[in-house]
Amino acid sequence: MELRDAILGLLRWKPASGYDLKRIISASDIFYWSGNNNQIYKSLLELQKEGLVTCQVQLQESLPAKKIYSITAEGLEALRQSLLAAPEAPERHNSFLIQLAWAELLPDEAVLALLEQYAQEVAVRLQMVQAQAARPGSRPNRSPRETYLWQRIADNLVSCYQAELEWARQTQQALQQKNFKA
Amino acid sequence: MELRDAILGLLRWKPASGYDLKRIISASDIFYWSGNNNQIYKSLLELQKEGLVTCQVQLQESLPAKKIYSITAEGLEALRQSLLAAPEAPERHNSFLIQLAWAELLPDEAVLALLEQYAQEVAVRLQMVQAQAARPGSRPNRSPRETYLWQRIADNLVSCYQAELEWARQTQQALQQKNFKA
DNA sequence: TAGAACATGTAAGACGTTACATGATTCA
DNA sequence: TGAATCATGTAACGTCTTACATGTTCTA
Repeated sequence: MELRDAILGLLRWKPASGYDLKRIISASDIFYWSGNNNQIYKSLLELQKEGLVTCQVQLQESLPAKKIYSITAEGLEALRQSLLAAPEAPERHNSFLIQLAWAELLPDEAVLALLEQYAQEVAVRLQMVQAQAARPGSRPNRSPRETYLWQRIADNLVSCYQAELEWARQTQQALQQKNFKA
Repeated sequence: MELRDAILGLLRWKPASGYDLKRIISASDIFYWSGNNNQIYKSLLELQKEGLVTCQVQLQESLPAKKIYSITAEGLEALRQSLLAAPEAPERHNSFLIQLAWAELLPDEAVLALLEQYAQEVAVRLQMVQAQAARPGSRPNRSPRETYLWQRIADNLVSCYQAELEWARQTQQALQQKNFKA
């Protein structure tokens, strides 16, 4: 359902081809997942069948034909309904926590090394989302409110990774200081 | 792969039946996902076929028979290898961000109402993970280090939801104060 | 008398990733 | 010459959720 809404919102912003959507979605930090061909082209055909989007083929010389999709009135209504649905708390899949959970199997040095690697991995992600939050990029800004909301969306990822990094660093320091082995 | 490691770690802690594992995993905040029958029973049969776990049938009067699984030496080695793998940054799936992204379609009151609902939803989650972090529960504590690590794991979820709640409240206040419509 | 807990599993489908397939053009 | 970009799609596979199927015992 999420991908469908992402697509409808994007098409309401501006008409686009499946390929365009794929690029935008993959590049985005918000809905980068499912930015793969399979789901996008499938969803587009589905949405078209349901009459939520229409498509217009645009021939190009020396390049493959493009199918430019646009949102319909029904699609707009469906999107509005989705937007009003009860929001859900975010889901987190942190496989590192499983690694830590059973780290009893490993010596102190290995656990500290894992934490260091994890912290660096998170730091890289943090820099990436900070960089994307800083550059204006191509986001919709049809009103001051929308521009502000998109800024907050970018900030959301930043604050998430910041909290994660801080947690990792604190855990690391505490482990070093407590020196449980002694 | 994650579920397999979760199972191996649990079985290394103490032998258990599929039903036991299901209950523990579903109740856990760390790996509650995939705490469903299908995956657990399938994984157990798979792990058994690969020789990473063994199983012993325990008959019970007037209750269905139990298959008690234990980890093997090979299983322990496989677990150790997994634990040493390069950690990955956490994945976040926050469908609320998609809702906000296209909120341009909605009036100010609706956006504020959504943010309020989201904040409350996150607050509920926060209380849940805080409650679970506070009560000792049945976690492994085979050493002071392990006890500490499990405390930090619980803290991780708490700090994540705290950051999220703070973000939601700030966004809400800013929207109210800026009053973009005026 | 109905539902929850115990205990094992199967089936169907949604969701997601990776790779394949085609074919022209542009750039290093 | 080989890779990347443009542009559409398909296939295979893995993960995850929901519901079904069976049968006893205990509790509300």
